[in-house]
Amino acid sequence: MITPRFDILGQAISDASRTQMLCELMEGRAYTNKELAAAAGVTPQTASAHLRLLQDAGLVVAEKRGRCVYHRLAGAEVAHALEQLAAIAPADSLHRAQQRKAGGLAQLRSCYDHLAGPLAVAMTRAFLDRGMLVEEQGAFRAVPAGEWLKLGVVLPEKTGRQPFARPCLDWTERKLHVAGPMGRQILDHTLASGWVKRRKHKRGLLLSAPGRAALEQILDLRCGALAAA
Amino acid sequence: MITPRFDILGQAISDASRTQMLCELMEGRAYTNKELAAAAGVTPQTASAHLRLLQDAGLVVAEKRGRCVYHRLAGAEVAHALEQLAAIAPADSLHRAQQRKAGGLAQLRSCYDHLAGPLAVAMTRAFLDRGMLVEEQGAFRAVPAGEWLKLGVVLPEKTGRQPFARPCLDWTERKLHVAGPMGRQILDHTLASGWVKRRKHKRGLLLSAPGRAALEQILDLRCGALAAA
DNA sequence: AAAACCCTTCGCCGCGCGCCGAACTGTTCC
DNA sequence: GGAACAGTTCGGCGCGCGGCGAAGGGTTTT
Repeated sequence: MITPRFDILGQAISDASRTQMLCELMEGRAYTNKELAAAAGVTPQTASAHLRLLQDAGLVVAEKRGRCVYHRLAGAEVAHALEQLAAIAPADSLHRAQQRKAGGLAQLRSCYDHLAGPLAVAMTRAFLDRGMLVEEQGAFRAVPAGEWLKLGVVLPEKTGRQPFARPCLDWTERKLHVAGPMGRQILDHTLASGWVKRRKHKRGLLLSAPGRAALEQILDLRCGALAAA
Repeated sequence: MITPRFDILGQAISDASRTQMLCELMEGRAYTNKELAAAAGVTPQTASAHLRLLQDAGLVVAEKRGRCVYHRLAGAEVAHALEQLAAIAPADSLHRAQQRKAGGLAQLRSCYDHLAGPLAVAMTRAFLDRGMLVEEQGAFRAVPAGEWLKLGVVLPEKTGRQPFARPCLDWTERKLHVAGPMGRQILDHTLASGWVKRRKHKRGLLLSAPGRAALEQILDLRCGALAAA
């Protein structure tokens, strides 16, 4: 009987503590055991067991540096598959509502290797509205435009086998934003140019004043309300 | 803290019996409780509990007809998400080997709503080799050709938002074959024209003599060895 | 060297859940 | 009506696993 080892993966993500950790890791950064333990609300030794399991399932990789062990998602495919799962996850409106009420997730955050959150959705909306991006065949096709250069995006000469700009469904918004190589380039550029900064001890990203100005100048995107963080 | 309800889905697919059932349902057909119980190797009352859980998770829908209850996957998104999961599932070579040894899965079978298995992979290979299909941007683009009509495929006039021919990673082969609307059209046509037939009490599909002849004539596909079933 | 810190391993507890046998409801067929 | 069958509910058993406290390597700091 054919049975892809769903059960191993399912086992890995069937526990609330582990899902919490995975969500944390979806930020794309590497986290220590202790950090993930705190995120899941369990003791370090329990987190250690969970992480070993996630590692065995191939979802997470660990790297030892000094006395700390840094855990990271095993790859973009893992992040992508988890996104797919989130897309069919039952809508938990109550859960989502209370999360908003509690200040919730930042307006801007990283989703593995690209920008996510309401602001990322708004940016993608702007790309589509301005004709810089076209959605077809379930993928995004980038249209050459001067704006891309200003955003630090270098378009490939020819379309490759892998999608350059992949649509990614936002968890909280249930709307599309840009993932894939293009998403990575945008994140890299906005970080490098100081448009967005990583927050110290909180999740999410922060849009700086220059960043706000740049988005308004390049995309005519008014994000005054969004940047109130 | 943001946490898409991975845990509900994970819970649903974390059990071997349930994964077995889901794999059965990936055929695309509807199955009764008893059939799924047999497939998973458990008693009907146990299967009943599992199916209720899968239903609550939104993965499966049930339809009562007479004294039987027919269970089906909740939709194409579910099938797609499961495929994605299978793509990152740890390779279980031992498992796969023993499955081949045991006669394994048919050379041809249905994967939710399209053809799958080695023969489907070979067909896709032929499409690509003959230039009828081009892989780009992570999607398949169909090139107008007379062969398509002979296969019962009607190409859309303009590219839509959803991919017409979506690549689907085969569980057993780990190679691509055609899913999406095109895949559905191909499956429908091959069934309607009697090229392939559903087996009575066994899983998988059977390639008929006319079907073999048609594939050889249209695609120059020699599938003598493949059809030995 | 000692202290502080991060992580892991071990042992134990308790809940949860998968499983089945038995009994019950509802439908179909004779 | 009665028999046969599909499915579900209930009760009880037993394993598995998530959780923590305690103890044991390893690394960094003082």
